Amino acid sequence: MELSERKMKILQAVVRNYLETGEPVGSRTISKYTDLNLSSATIRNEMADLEEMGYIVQPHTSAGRIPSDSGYRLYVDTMMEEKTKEVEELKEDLLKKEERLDQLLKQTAKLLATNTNYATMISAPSIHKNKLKLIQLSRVNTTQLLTVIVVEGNVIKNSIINITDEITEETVLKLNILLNTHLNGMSIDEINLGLISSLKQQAGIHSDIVGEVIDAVAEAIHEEEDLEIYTSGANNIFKYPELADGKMASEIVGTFEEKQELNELVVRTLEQENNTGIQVYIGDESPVKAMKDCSIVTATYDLGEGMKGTIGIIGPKRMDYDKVVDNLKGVMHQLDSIYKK
Amino acid sequence: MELSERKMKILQAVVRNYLETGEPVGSRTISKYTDLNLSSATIRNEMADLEEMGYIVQPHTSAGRIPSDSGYRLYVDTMMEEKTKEVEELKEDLLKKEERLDQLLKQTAKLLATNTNYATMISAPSIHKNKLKLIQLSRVNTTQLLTVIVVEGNVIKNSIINITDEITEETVLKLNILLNTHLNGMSIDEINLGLISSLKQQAGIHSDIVGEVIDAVAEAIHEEEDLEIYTSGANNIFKYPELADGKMASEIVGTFEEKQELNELVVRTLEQENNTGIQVYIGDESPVKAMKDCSIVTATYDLGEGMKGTIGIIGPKRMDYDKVVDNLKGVMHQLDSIYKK
DNA sequence: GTTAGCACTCAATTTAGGCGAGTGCTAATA
DNA sequence: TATTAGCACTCGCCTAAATTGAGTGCTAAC
Repeated sequence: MELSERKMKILQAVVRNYLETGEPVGSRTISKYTDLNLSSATIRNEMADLEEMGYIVQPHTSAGRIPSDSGYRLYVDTMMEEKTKEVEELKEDLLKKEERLDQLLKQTAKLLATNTNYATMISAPSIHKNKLKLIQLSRVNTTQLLTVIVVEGNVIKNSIINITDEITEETVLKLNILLNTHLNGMSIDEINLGLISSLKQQAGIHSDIVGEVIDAVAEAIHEEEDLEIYTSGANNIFKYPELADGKMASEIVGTFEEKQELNELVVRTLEQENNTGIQVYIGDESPVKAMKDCSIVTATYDLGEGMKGTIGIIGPKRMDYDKVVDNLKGVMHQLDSIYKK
Repeated sequence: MELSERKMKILQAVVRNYLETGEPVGSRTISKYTDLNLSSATIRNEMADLEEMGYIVQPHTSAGRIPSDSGYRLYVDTMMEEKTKEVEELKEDLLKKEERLDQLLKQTAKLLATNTNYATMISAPSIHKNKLKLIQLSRVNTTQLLTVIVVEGNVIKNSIINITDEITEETVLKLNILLNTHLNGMSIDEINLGLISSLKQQAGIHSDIVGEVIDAVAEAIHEEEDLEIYTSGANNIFKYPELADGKMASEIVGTFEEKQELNELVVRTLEQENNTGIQVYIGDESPVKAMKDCSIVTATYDLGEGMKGTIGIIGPKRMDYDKVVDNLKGVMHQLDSIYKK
């Protein structure tokens, strides 16, 4: 059976109505809701077809229909095609330039959560291909060194490393010069084994320290990649009864607190990137198992220089996809204008 | 009316039983539960007295009794007196020395949450009276300086400050020496206006930069004090039906995510410190309004040098106070042994 | 002072009936 | 042939009434 224009319109009507009310929608409602001028009986016939095709389901006999996962999927896909709507500017004052990227992202997550009434997450950009702006060693005491690494976008990472042999202030100065002259301005991918051994050689008897520093750099980057995820509005899920009850709410809240699993979402989103930068996961499609009864809309932002990160909005399947997509586009636009010089 | 030995025993039985079951407990249950060998009728008489005295309440006529807030209070207080139980060692491997304090605290919060099945929070120590180990300025580019502040316990804070006039590498070096020679080893309280103006004077034309740096220090400290709170196990509340439903769960989860309000708890706990270091807030006594139907047990840990912080465990009123107190004491003991040299 | 016995209370659970939204099918209509 | 009106039927939901049972307070006996 093929999907006629009319069936498509009816499907859209079912989805839209269900998004608003959260209740199953019946044929009579549709017959008035659309401009098709068809009686409820006709609609019923069409709906029976749509059900057979798997786009809508009945929670029980003699109830209205609700969209199935593939119904949502079809709706979202066609909607995204039709929509080249203008990007709506978000309030500038909330997104004014922050010196610290992490603060900015935290704030953005919060803004999105308040705006949309869904739960949000933002991953800090992976800094893989990003340029090192500054590496700085400082002597804390005779056996401890502080390493500070600053990369493009003022992302700052620091760690304390313990050293076995005592070290003088002068040596630290020398090492700083050595490291900075060779590493500043380099992308992190470029710091390869050859470079490292060359550095170690130049450091002479302090080669072990260079090794430790490089390890610390690697670790700092690793930590960044793994887990730097900001979340907000987890408690928004309580606004949607279908997500608010016991077990499910507990799992969602747990996932948001733990953050570990959200990383899966970031990874998947970055690798499957499509042309618009916006992706939708519906129900079982979700990479995060705790959210198999949710929909997730993700966007990839790109601050240039390979700094890419993921924004995710998590809500019920009947989320307001239009609004969410608008918001995401707005935020992406803002981020661009802030960081692209 | 006075509180006889027997009444006390009955009250304890009511509380203990209610802690386990979460259901109102009746006279017949008590009559078997205790070793008093009294009939249910006698228990009923005593319970009537206890109710009159305000220690227990009936949710409705012809239901069993549950402890009132002051019933819990009495129970907790007497329990704390009787208990000089040996501090139980927590698994060492989980609490092995971490170089970074924040990592350690995060891990501890998680450990406590898993152990107790309640929600937990830990505030990073206020560094008010803490000694500065290192202050470090680095030139990121011609108009940006990176400030790194390291205090006792390897708590690291950094911020980027923008400067108007260009600055050379040499000047930065001079400023570093100036700041470090005067500020290292000082407690943060000691950095007062007199010292600041003296520093500014010595900095000559770069006095404005010193001002900015000091501001950054102040801001970093402020941020630390305000908001550095680690939480874990918020979703544990779903294990207790009386907290799991809609509105209340939403508020609790929201508070845990926002963290702002938890600060109130930290402040109150630190200022009301008692001899054991452990405090219990029951119901309305809670400084955090979202948790007025919970109980909160807090402990103050002290890493020496004025580094004090708060650990809080949040659960239903019928929480297992014994277990919680044990766990808290264990953690405090561990923290002590790790940081007291 | 303690206990057995009994009438009473009241939340919680079960049961039954009515309502109404919505369906599928059939026959009539354009 | 596509559309529509009409009708019997289904079934979740709501309400009210009936039932159950845990627990109480009181009284009288021990």
